[in-house]
Amino acid sequence: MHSVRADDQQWEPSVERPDGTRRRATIHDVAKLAGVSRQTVSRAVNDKGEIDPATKERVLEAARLLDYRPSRFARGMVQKGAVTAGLVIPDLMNPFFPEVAAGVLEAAEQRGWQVVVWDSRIDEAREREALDVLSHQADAVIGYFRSPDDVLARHLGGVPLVLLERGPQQTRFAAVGIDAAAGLERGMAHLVAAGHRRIGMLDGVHGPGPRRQAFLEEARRHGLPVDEGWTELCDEHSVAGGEAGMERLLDARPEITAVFGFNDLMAVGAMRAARRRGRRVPDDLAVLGFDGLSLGELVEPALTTLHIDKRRLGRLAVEQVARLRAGEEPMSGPDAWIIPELVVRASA
Amino acid sequence: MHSVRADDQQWEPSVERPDGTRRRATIHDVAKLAGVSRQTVSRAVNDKGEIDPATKERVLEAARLLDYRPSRFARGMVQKGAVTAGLVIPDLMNPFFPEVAAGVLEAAEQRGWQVVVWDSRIDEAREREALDVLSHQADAVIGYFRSPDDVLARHLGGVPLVLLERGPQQTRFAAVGIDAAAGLERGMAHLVAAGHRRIGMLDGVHGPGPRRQAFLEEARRHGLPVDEGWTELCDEHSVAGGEAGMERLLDARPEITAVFGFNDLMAVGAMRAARRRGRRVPDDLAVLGFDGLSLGELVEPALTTLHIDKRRLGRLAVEQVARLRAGEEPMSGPDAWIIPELVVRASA
DNA sequence: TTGTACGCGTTATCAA
DNA sequence: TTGATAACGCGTACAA
Repeated sequence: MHSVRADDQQWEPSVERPDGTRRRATIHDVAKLAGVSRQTVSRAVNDKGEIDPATKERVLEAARLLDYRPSRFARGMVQKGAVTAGLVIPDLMNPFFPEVAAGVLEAAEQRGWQVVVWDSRIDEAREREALDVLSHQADAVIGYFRSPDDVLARHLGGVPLVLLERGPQQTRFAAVGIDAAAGLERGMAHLVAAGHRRIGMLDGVHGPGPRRQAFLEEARRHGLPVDEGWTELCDEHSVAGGEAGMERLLDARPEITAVFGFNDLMAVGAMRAARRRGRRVPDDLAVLGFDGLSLGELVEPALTTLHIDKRRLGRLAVEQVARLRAGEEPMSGPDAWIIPELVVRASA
Repeated sequence: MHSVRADDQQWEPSVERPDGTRRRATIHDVAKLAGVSRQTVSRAVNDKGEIDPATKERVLEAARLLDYRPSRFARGMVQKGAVTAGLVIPDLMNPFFPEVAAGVLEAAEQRGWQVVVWDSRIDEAREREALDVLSHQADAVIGYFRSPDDVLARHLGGVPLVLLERGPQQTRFAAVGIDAAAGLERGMAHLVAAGHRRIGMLDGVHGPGPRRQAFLEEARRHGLPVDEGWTELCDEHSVAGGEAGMERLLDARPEITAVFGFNDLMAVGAMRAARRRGRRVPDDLAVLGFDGLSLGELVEPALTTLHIDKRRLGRLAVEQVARLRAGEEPMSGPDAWIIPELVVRASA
């Protein structure tokens, strides 16, 4: 019977190579130390049956001594089924995205998948970097990307991709998104019903997109005296970005009585800027957000907004991945498009 | 010269086994289809030199046809160095944690590590589940855990762990945390200097912890007429939790003139509850938060709070992991403890 | 430029 | 209950 001891002088949580350098202990080292075969070590470590309790104890002791941990790679080689998804988020500081991420994580957990998260910090170079890594280390990627399809494809190396918030006409990849047109329709109807006609919009940093397009479309439909000149590009999707944009918009279009925010953060910024200028919200200026962050309930006046089910967006993305992996057709149309719900509070 | 075509009738992004089932294409299949050796495929796919451009093209075409992607496991076996850390977060909906996560992600990215994220949703069972998975799939784990050390150890299988916000006397694992005592000292000094003596506290769901302890300690130091009876346990670390707790606290201790929130969310809830009861903030009741969420700048009155550098907390945790992996002693004491900064705004 | 042979660490199969 | 052997898919010397 072997006694379990790694060394006479000292034991190390690693094993010495012939050349003197140290490497992590492998199952083989444990087997040698415990005086059993690799197979027996495997049985002990993985809690299989068919092993003598005493043997098992001896093996585990040896493993502990050597600080042995099975290589996840070697394991993965032989046991199929581990799925890792990559998730690329543009800005963890914007409360919108953690909620989407929560939906992804939740759905992934239910399927037994893991999720590797990357924060691209709204930087296309970092987007590509994320893809370079994830295309090697993940079985599929979900995320927000600004890069065009061909760039994505080039850095993707064939890994399935599900884009967040990209319309079908904007990408050939699978996607889940938000029905901006349906949202703006509801929002605009609300403002027009309240008598507003001179309505502005604070647009996101990326310029003309579905939200602005839908905004202009609705303005036209309602016959409002509103065109591109009533939209103001902001340089950050943040409260500060909204404040600065609102200042400019009020300079350019002082006659507005209502304003759409690209998102809730910017809408809150708009409220603050407007009030600083002495405009009461909603009496002098109605403000409408887009997102439905819980933050909107805490500001004063509380923010009227187009609420999006962000967790569902994340869950849907995971479902798209599952379809892709199964070789099925991804969802498209209404199934993959979340319709914002108008939540009326005090600001509009 | 071989022509590249997977099949005469149809091609499939997979390969048929002798038994008729399908499996993913391997490097071997690509080699066969392209009429080269596996080695050549490897060269083509990994963009090494020393390969005829025409050959490379043929190989890549074959790879495309078979939807070939290198197995990350087989790759990992032969190329060491890929590090994956696990991150366990209790609640992605609380803006505090995404910011910590951003710090972790940032530091991990700099080191070329990946991060697998889990949302334990404040559930000890899910904590253990996370550990069971991550102990297999990650090289180290960072996270918030409520489970006691021995439970953690049992589910950890020897994987290095860095605990977030656990004091040295509370765990034998490496940790990084927040110096609650230093924070409360500053906060209490501020309130006392403003003349407050009847000060209450809304405590977190987990009951007596460093923050409450420091609160009582400071109250004693300042000779305030305050004891355990002036603290109120809340059942959620949220605005709603703070509101409900504040209602109870005002019932139990209507004489209070100031209140500490366990975190900013709860402090905001406290403000709302107080104002609903007709108390003006800060005139009738001063409210002090703990976290420094940007949210606090948006509410009215803006929240005075003990600001924590949450990103730094995350970065520090990664640094601890690096030390653990290098076999070094993890940081302890002041190096691993973040001191909250008092940010005075309108609420106190 | 291309191919052969081997090792990486683990689990599964089957025989002892 | 235990052990020998064969995969698993890839990269990399080294040989051709």
